[in-house]
Amino acid sequence: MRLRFAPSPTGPLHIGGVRTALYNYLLAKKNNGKFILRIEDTDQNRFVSGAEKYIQEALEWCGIIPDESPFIGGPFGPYRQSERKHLYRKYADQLIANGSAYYAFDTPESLDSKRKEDPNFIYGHKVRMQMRNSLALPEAEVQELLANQTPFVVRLKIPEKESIAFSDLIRGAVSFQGSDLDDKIILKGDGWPTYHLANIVDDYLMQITHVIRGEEWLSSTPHHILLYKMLGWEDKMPHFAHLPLLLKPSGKGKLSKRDGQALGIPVFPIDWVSNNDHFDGFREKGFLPEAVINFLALLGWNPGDERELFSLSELIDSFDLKNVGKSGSRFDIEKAKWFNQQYIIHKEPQELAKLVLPILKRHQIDADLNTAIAFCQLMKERVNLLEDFWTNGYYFFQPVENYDEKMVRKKWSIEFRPIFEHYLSLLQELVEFTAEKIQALTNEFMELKTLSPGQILPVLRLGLAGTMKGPAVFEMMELLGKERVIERMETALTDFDNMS
RNA sequence: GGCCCGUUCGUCUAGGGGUUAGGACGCAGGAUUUUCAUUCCUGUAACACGGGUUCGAUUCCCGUACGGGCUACCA
Repeated sequence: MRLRFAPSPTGPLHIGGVRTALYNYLLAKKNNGKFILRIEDTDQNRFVSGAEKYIQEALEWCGIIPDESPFIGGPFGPYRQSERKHLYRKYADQLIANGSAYYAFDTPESLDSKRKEDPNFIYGHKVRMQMRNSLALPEAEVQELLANQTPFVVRLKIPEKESIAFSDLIRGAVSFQGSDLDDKIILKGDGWPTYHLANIVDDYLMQITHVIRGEEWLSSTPHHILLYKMLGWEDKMPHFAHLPLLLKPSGKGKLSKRDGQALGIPVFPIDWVSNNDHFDGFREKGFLPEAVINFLALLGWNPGDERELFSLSELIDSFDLKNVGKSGSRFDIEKAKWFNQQYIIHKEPQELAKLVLPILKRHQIDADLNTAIAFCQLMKERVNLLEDFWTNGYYFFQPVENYDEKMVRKKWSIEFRPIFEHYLSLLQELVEFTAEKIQALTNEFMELKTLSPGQILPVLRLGLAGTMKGPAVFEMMELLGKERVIERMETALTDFDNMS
């Protein structure tokens, strides 16, 4: 079994594209087959530099690693269509020779004006004999045009009486009438093939067995099937499966770059930077690749039971096209965040620390690994995104920026001051500054002064973190260390006095 | 407009001729917790509409509505 993902390097890979790649990858791996990455760069006008590298990096971040690609090669290379240009022409010629395709000399301008006078204009059986092509023009004229290097395209001659039916692995029976179809261009004026030709030739040559692609290709599938027949490759035709599209979180239409901008949600796997725009990806927003993959996999597919959390290898085991839905899925960032939270919670603190260290560094904090590990251990159940480690826990690394004044006023009263000063002096004498010892000391102290936890703990929390949210206060104190705890509490008590 | 595809809680979805239509996210409430979060429990909420077929349709068929895709010398 051989599957491919065949993007065009026209910009950053959309998250929907990642899902398509993922499904191809999963099906290939499940069947011990190969997953191939092929770059479809036949449109020179739309080429965007950096896009190809982006695709490679994005897939790598997601863990979707091709067995054959332009970067690592393989037995069916090259894997970039621009490097295969010489291959396509002969198949176009073959189709002309057997009467399945023809030369067309119409200028883009003449086609434009045809479309203007008839919005339903289709370059097909009804009009082809009125156009300037090798079917309508006398043979001698055609030869002359060709000899004079007149620009031409090659069009597929669609048999209008034929009904093209096929079984889509996701949608079941789908059929089209030849009479509705247009004579698609397969070779452009610049000598490059269009998607339709290049795609079929390459899938055939690369022995692709299954084509899983977006629903936007469903309407050109009859052309592709016809191409297989006309080229005599019908018995080698792959199975087709058309995926429903990803829809925007609310409102109409499919998920777009604009949604990312408007809603502040990532629509790309990793960040995209070019001279005129910059988009953060899931990676930059603090998502774990495992979470993104898991979320994406479940957007349109289900395992058939009620499991939700899947590693990549579990996805490989469970994946089946039978369980892919037919309707488009809305992109819900809240669910994505939930997956992320789950993965953060289940990740080892040492693994997390490796991801959190660079975030701390961005905030000019140079923490050592052990501190970062302890920090992650304390915080991991309290974050959704990686960046939350900083926003919700910055006070472990620098002074409190602001206090929750409302809570301070509620919990603090100026006459508590001697009590806390006493408490701090006891802390000062504590030899082993561990959560356990601090807790023992605190309990003893509360008993001595007949204080309740509610009177002392919130004040400590507020003083050390500025907020009521956070890890267990004794754990917090241990990680902060004696010096910082005492110093921070002393300044806090003064601040509190000023607030109340 | 034409062609093609689709439609179960707000969202992701399971199911399928007779079910209290199940799960998850979210939201609400509760338990645990010194706080927050986690965890656990409870609640909230859906078969687009109209005709058939049938003893019986959410499930099958046909329409309608709505949504999506395509309709380029783009992929």
